[in-house]
Amino acid sequence: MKVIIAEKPSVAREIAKVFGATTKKDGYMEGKGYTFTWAFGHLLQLAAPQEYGYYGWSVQNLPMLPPKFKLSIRKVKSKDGMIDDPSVKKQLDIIKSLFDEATEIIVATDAGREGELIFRYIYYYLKCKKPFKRLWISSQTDEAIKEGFRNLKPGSDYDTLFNSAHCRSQSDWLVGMNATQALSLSSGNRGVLSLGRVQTPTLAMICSRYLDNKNFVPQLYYQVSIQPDKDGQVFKAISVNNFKTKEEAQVIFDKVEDVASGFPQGAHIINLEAKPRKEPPPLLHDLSSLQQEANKRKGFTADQTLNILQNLYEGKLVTYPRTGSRYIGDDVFAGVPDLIEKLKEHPDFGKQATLLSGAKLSKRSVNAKKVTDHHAILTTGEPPYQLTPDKQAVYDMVAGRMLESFHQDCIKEITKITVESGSLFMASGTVIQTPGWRAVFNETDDEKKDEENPTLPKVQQGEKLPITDKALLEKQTKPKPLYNEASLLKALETAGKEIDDEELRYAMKDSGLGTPATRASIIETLLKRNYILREKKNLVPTPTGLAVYQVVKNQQIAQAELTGNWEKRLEEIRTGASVADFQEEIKTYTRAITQELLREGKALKIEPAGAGVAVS
DNA sequence: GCAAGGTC
Repeated sequence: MKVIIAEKPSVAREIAKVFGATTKKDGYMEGKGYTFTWAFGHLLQLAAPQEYGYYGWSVQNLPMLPPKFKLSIRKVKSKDGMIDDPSVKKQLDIIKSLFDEATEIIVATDAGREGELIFRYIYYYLKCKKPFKRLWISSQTDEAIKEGFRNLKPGSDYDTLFNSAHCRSQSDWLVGMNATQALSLSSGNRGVLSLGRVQTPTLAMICSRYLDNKNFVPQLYYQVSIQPDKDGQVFKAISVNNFKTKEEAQVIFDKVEDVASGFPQGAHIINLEAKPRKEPPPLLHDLSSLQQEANKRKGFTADQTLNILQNLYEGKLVTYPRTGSRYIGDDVFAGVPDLIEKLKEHPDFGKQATLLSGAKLSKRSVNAKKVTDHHAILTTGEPPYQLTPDKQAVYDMVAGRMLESFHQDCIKEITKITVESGSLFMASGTVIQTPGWRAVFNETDDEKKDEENPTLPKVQQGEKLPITDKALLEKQTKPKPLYNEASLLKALETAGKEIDDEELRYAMKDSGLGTPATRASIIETLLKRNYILREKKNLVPTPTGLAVYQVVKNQQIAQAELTGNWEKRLEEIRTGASVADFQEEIKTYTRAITQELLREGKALKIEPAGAGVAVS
């Protein structure tokens, strides 16, 4: 009997379907001489410190450097504290009995570093010795699955991938556990002051932005605006230059040849520029872009959006949600016309779906090479039925984006009018000529609408118009805004883009900080630790968060570069570099950061009077 | 009491 093990039930079901295996058992399926089982993500994790004999939290234990890491069953909270998750324990028992019966195992966990780790941890925990082969596919269409099974790889081909995954896992444990205890103990804080490769740079980003924003000194500047009138249709033009002083602006203001100053036709149209611009449709959604949109549109937190999506996924209404790809392959694209057909019934988008069905679809989001473990989020074609308003809203964002992504370009005309009246003024306006994909939500860009004219009248070069009004405007420079969930998610995705070192930047280019599956929980961790607060839609640091930031801000653990550095080394390990060298470096770093925090943490004191914490 | 990673 051959046993196929997938990362999650949905994938096991898809594969079983291709094989024509339909017999459902408890925790697996069978048929045609195969058995199809699954994990639920990571069933096993590196054991907690006490399982190596590091009891309690004590400076004497630090740094904790277990000679050999152990695996333990994923834990869940109960009234008696953390216990082995019973559903995980049960599934592991099922997997064990299937592996015991197996002649061969086929590994069908997700095609990536963590997918490999999920299987290997199970395999080694169960002390299994059976031979295994690897299925390596990046989409779960019937054809992709069949092709993958014709091309099974020897399991040992992925030994170095497992090595890199195991190193990632151990390194996070060593640095995170030790740094957390070191800072918590040395600061004398009652609660946990956690630190980690991902959470601490994230906290640093929020703190640094908050301090920049708070310490920002706005600069005043001045502009002059005029309002020419073309046969009763007025528009606004702004001085081409900004002025540092009111006096400079006043000179320009006084020179304006407006009607009130005795100039019946003081606006000279000296240049006219009208350019059509094609705006291609947006890419399909991955988890992060959807979380950002849901935060902007509905104020949902990253965590809420993920939960709603998981729910829709379990109801088979949308495809796998924790994806980091905004593309689909050609095989999936072949099914898109059908999906669009199904959306004809949709109350809001039905009209656009009808328009799009039969039309030539944009292939901007179709690129098999850019599909990683999973493709972009799509609807499944399953009709939604009586969704709660929140679920409906998220479903609509997925469905609407699909229609947008396969739609035509939006054609705009961007017009710029240069007006001379004592000095130069500029008016700009954008007119949508063919809405294309923008017809789906029928919304306008809310960005930089401020100084734009909705529509500009038709004017001619050389024409002279009356100026009916003018104004001297006083403006202020603005700081970068505080982070909210949407802008923080974006910043986490692109963290690394600003790293100076080219190799580290390259190593992080596809990853950023954290992963799509974990970013929501990183934000929740910072909230749980009382490092940050939600203030309206913004994420702002608490005194505790700022105090921790002050202690660690110059340490490697607070820099996105640390992840870049690790990713570079892990990729080298995947291609065969020494595991021992990297592990030795991590141990050295763990000793150093632990010592450093035991010293520096003393500067972080609990304020005697208040609830907060501050650096003394 | 602690990391980051995955998922029901």
